[in-house]
Amino acid sequence: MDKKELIREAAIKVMSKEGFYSTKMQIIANEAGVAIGTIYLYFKNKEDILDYIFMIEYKKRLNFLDHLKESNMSYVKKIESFLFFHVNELKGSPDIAKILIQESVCPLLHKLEWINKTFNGIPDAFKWMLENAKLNGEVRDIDTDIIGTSIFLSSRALAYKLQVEGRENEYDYAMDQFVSFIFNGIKK
Amino acid sequence: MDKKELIREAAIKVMSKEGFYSTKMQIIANEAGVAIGTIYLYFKNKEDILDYIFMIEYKKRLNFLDHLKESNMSYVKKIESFLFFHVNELKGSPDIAKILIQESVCPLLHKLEWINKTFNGIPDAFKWMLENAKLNGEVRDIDTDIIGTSIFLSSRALAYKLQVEGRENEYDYAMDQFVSFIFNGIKK
Amino acid sequence: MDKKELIREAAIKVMSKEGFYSTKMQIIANEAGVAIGTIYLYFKNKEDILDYIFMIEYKKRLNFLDHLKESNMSYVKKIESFLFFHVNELKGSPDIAKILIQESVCPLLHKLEWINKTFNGIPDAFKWMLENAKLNGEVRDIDTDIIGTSIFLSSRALAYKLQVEGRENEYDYAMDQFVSFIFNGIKK
Amino acid sequence: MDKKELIREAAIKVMSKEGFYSTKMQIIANEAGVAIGTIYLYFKNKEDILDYIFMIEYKKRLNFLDHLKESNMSYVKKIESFLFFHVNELKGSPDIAKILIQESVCPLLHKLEWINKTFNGIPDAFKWMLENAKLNGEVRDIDTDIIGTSIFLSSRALAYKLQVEGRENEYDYAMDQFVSFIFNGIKK
DNA sequence: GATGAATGAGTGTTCATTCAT
DNA sequence: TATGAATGAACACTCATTCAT
Repeated sequence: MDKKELIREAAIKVMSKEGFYSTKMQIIANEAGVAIGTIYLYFKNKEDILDYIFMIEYKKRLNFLDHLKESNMSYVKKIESFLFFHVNELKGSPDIAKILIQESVCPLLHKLEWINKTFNGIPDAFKWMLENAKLNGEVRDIDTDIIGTSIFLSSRALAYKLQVEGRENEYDYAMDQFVSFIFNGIKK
Repeated sequence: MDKKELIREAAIKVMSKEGFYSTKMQIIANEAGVAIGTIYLYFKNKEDILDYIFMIEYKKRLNFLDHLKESNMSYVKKIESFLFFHVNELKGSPDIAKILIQESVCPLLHKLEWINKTFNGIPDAFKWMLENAKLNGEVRDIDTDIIGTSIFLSSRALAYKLQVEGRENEYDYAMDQFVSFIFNGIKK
Repeated sequence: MDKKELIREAAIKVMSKEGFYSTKMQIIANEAGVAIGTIYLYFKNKEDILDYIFMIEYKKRLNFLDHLKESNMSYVKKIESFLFFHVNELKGSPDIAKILIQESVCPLLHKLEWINKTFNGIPDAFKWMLENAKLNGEVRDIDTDIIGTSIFLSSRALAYKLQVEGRENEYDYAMDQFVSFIFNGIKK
Repeated sequence: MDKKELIREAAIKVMSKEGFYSTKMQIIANEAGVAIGTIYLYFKNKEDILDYIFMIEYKKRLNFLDHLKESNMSYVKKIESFLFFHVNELKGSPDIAKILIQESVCPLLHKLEWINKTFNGIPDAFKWMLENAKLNGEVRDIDTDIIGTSIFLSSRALAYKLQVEGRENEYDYAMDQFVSFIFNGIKK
């Protein structure tokens, strides 16, 4: 198997449990079954691994958004669709979910390219969809920036909380509650 | 001035900028204008400082909630009132806001007493108010646990984002947007 | 009660248990029921306390030796008498016994005045008594320096071992065994 | 050369001069010509180095004892033989001799595995040989525990004193005096 | 590419000692 | 005298990163 992918998966496993700062390169190497030196063949340093994890996830969302843009469903439907996709991803990869949320708030990690892009790009996507929904008269007159950000952050945070509390089996139910809460919040 | 308070304020300043793990005790000491050793007269260790910061904030909210409980406004009004209090506190102490959000998601810091209490207690308060609002027929039939948590997390996250992006002047406007978004989401 | 004596006794208690280097001034102060600053009114520093403990013990032996010198018992009897006195002292103050032995072998403490005097003076006393015993024909032709030192060291070490192993009740019996072993070793 | 051995030898050199507690890891590293971190590849911590030093020495004696057990010399001869071996080792490695004696009496170091074994195992060996010598009628009726311990402790202490006083050249003579003193003490 | 022994800068914490009250 | 809050030098230990093999 691809060594870089092997290391990425090991890092996800370890960082989700320990957090970025408490994660030791040696443990990642052990988990990946490679020597510590090998990691440095594929990553510049520890931060680079984390950033790579964010990049993969960000590109997945971007990809999905590209498909959405081409589709001709209503914008409210697009938002719902993206929200489901986003949260389903988090649900399917709980370790990644924890990392995305844990590390995106550490000041010194904000300078990392893809963490930064994630923190801005996804809210922007929501904003863009809300903006269009508003123009189309699908939702009431809201500040799309504020509300877009709120949706993004609370969806992640909710996924995180379910994760941390070991309530994965409530995911689907919680998601329904959450989506209906959101749409009640923005509907006309 | 009280040394413990001096150190707490210095720690808030430094930790909000650097994050817990990157914060050096020496810098806190410098900022507080005391010797390194003095810190250890008032705090067991670095984690203890952080936990103390959380304790102070948590108790403020608890205090406010106690007053709310005794008042006889509607539960929806109580939620709004608490939300305003909570976010206004964050607005008034932006550095604390950053810390509250940054450090509450680090796995290893979850074992700390007051971080833990904050992460459970505030959502519980929302849940309790929502539960009563539901019983009173003030809001529609929602899952108070999920929605209570969502409100807590998104309010914090929103405050954090405004903070990080230096948009403090938009606070009041964003707050109105946010509150109306929330109440649309839960109203009958 | 005399503060200096209070501190000395507290120090004996603590140092015997923890050893000199692991003993904290604060613990001594607590044990003595005085403030930490008070210790420094009576002692220059931590080493000074230890040295004072050694001084008191050394002077006791010196005193006894002065009495012995004036008596007119045989030198073998004097040795026996001093050995009994020495070991009985150790037996009566087991904490002091531990300190005398523990700390007399630490290189950096050898520079201390009374530790040094103890380590030289007592063997010299044995040497002097053995020398005279030899001249009087009471013992065989031995090297009084080597044997005097051996007697001193082994008597202390034996007392220490009994102490450490909690065999205080065997003291008298062990002492008899030891003395008879010694005298068999030097007798004609 | 083997790094672990290099570090062991450096530690012996430094600890014999400074004592365990005053020995700095940095100095050991300098002396060994390795980096600080390298020490921790081979030893868990500072105590572990000391314990390893004791282990090596203890195993040497154990080895010699195994050979002795198989030989068919008299038990008195065995005791003499072991005593010579033991003291000759100390003579040949004066720094180790100092450490063995200095650190074996520190309370907090007694918990270390091999220090503990040394402090019990060697006296036990003497005891065992004396016991057999007594049964064989080679020595008079003594308490083998007490006398065995006395012999062990005084032999070490004597070696130590000669060492500290820089009288290495008197070793052989002192040894003869000491052995004859011992055997006079236990002979029939 | 792959390894892992070696590195050493960096940091939390301790604790003997001081000194203003 | 007596106090104990304040000090800050000192040190064990960690761990990301390197590089010779």
